[in-house]
Amino acid sequence: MAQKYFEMGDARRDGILNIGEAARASGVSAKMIRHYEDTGVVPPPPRTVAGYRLYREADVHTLRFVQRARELGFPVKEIKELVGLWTNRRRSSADVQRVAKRHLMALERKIDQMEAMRGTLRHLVHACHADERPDCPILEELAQAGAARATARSAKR
Amino acid sequence: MAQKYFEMGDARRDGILNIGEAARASGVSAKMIRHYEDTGVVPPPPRTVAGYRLYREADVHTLRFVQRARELGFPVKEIKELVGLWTNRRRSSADVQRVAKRHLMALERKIDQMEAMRGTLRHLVHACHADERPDCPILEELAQAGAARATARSAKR
DNA sequence: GTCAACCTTCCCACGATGGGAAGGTCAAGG
DNA sequence: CCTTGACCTTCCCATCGTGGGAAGGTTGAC
Repeated sequence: MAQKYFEMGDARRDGILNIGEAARASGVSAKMIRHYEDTGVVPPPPRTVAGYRLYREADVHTLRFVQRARELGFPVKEIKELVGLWTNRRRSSADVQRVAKRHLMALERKIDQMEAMRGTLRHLVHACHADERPDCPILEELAQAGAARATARSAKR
Repeated sequence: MAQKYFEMGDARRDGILNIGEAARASGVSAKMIRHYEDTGVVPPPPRTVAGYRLYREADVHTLRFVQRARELGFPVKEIKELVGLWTNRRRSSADVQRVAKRHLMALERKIDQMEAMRGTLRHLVHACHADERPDCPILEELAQAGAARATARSAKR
């Protein structure tokens, strides 16, 4: 009873999917499903005698959960935590919020950095006359002693 | 004459730096200086007989250029282009602008994605009551069939 | 029985960066 | 002249998330 399926045919009659079907159903590539299994994000599924992985609907559901967390930018390590909390009925929502907040703050830090880059870049792209002449404020800025973060103020230093 | 320095002592008298000093002066780690050399971002410098790399002020200047481009988020492949343009007196500023614009657009795409994530996450973190109870809208959203991009609208689906 | 389409594991790659080992060199002080 | 510590050299490995591809076995439809 512990192992119910020994061949693909038996499994399929009960709506069990192989890895390719689970991939299509969850939006996670077969490659990544195996990777998540290797790294303990999802548990190893049962196999047929031939070694094929067998996925039930619930497993596909977990994979979709992982995929959605990835789409929100959670690193895999945190997704592992989230899956653990999800499947733990004695979790506290405070624990879940802590993980989400941590990621949100990391995200905000990255956005701030990228917005700073964008600001400088927009400024430089705008300042470049973009013709055949070689002189170019973009290169001048990069070549200059002032830090990359300097924008309009750079001339005054 | 092609090779002027054969020992560290000679070189140092002329203000030539070894890799550690060039690293400190440019803000690029010694490890990364070697890496940029391996990948053709900067040219291989001359060496002492013992094999030590020798950097002139101009080389340090190039390394600073690279470092500043990295701080603006340019991928190394594009920095290679920029260094090429910088050291080419027959460049056109239009070419430089093209590289910068390409990167700016990539940056804007990434920022948009991250802002979408941030929006959903803020919403979810806010919606979570964060106490000892297990029910949590963050997990519910991740577990749900709706896409991760759904935010306020998700309840209506 | 054959064949395409799938599965398995294993290794390699990207991009940028760092860690560390094993071995050679330099400079300062005795 | 010799020791010592700080530094250099090359080489390999790890990170993180993802994909490519090879070599070999399975499945299912005709």
